[in-house]
Amino acid sequence: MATGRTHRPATRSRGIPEATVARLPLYLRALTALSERSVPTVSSEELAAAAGVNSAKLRKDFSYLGSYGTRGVGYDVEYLVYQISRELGLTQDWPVVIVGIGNLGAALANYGGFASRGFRVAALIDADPALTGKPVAGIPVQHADELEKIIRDNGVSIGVISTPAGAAQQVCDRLVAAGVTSILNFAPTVLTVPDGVDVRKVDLSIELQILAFHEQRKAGEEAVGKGPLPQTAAGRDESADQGPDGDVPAVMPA
Amino acid sequence: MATGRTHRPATRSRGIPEATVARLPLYLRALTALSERSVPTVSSEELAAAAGVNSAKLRKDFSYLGSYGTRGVGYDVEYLVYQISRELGLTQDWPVVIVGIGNLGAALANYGGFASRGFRVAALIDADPALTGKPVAGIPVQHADELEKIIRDNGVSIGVISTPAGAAQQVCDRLVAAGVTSILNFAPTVLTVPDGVDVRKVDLSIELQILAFHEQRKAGEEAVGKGPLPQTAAGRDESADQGPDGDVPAVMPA
DNA sequence: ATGTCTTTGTGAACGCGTGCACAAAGATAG
DNA sequence: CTATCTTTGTGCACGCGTTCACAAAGACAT
Repeated sequence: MATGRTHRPATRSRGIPEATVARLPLYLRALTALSERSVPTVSSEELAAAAGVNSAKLRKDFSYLGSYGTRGVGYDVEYLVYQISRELGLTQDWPVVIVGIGNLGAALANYGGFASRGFRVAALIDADPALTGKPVAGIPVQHADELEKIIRDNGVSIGVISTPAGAAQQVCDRLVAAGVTSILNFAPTVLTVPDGVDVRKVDLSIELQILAFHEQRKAGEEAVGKGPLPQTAAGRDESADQGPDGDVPAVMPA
Repeated sequence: MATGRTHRPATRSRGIPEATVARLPLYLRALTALSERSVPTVSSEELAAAAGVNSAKLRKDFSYLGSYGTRGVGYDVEYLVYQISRELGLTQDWPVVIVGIGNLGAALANYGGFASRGFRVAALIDADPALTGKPVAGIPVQHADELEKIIRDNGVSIGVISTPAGAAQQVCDRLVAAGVTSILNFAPTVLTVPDGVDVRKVDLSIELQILAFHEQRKAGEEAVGKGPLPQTAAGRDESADQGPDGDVPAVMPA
């Protein structure tokens, strides 16, 4: 089953490190808030605090974009908002389709942050005929048969998958075949895509499990006292009943 | 405004690298699928393919847990499922509260993956009195006033925040004060928490912006041909109108 | 114009994560 | 019991990302 590349940008992004790119939206958000309060300039220290990062890291990040600060003063908020927006490609319009209009899909369609920052929901798509035509967030749901046509007619290059896990790869393949080159995947599956297609995944279940790990660790350390603890935390393992669910559909209509 | 630690585990997790912990749920999912198909053993190569990672990485990851494989054969699926579940703390029950029952909160409440793997939705909480008592996913919504009591009565240590951005920090503070030590944050804000509290964030808007960046990059490279491109992609910047929304609430009820 | 003070931009060191490549371990066949 | 073959477990090297610490740059006061 093909060891296809997964969820790592193929191209090394011409100089700007991936880690930096991932933080730019954070800076942008903080800067937008400042802009709304009509704050003219910020120091790296202040902005870093607002974005929840180290100030040295922030300065280095900005250094990849160019020298937009003034020594002794700080950064011009408006100018920086513009520069980051441009760098992220937010000065242009990005039509997006959402495939799979269950609970999660509907929530995404209603998401306010979509409309802002250049993203526009071009279409909602679902395989369930019962949903076809029904408006969600003011947009009528279209049937999956129309997928290819929708993509091409609207010049969509970004797709969001919020279908059950079982349908995700198939939907992904069709999106890619129709011309989509960036995918945001909410289904709990590993998607295989050709080179040149970016996949980012958001997986609630994984996030929770990571939290559980650290939570268990904390509980263990507390119980033992503070000394080095033996591989595993205290006792407490009840029995090995893992639920009979396996790869559950991400979020289902009912 | 205190430079509080954010979303990095304070403690260095006793030997197991964070990157490895983040992959364990992935392996677990692949293994569970194999288990359901009654596959007795897997090689690192097969499992790695299923999980979408490098086989060497997978073997190194497992080596942190101990030596659970058999050379010349591979790994025992059932045994590995158990070991990883135990390591992640999934053999015990984790009561979870969801605060903010808008579209997203409702979607999360309905999420099948919650119930599985030891996570149990102990309560749904919202500040809107109109929602109080109304069942969502079969669970009646409780009013935010009850938050502290709910946390304590159920021994909740993991909280999910799906409120608008404006309310997130306040909710977070109350959760932490009531004893929650792990938070999954869906609101588009930087949360400040005391040491010892873990925060993980899921931010749709950020993911999209990262995709947009790479998308723009691809478009630029394609247009130029293939050679080194001058800092920014081709022309195409329309004008600097950034939407007037700023920190939009994550996902709103209406 | 000169000096002081603030804040940026970055060189350099360090640590973590990744991937290669191979030796050790065990299964399996003869 | 010996030989062969498969697959694990890991030493090692490399590259990315983070952080420190400081020199350069500019604002501002005198």
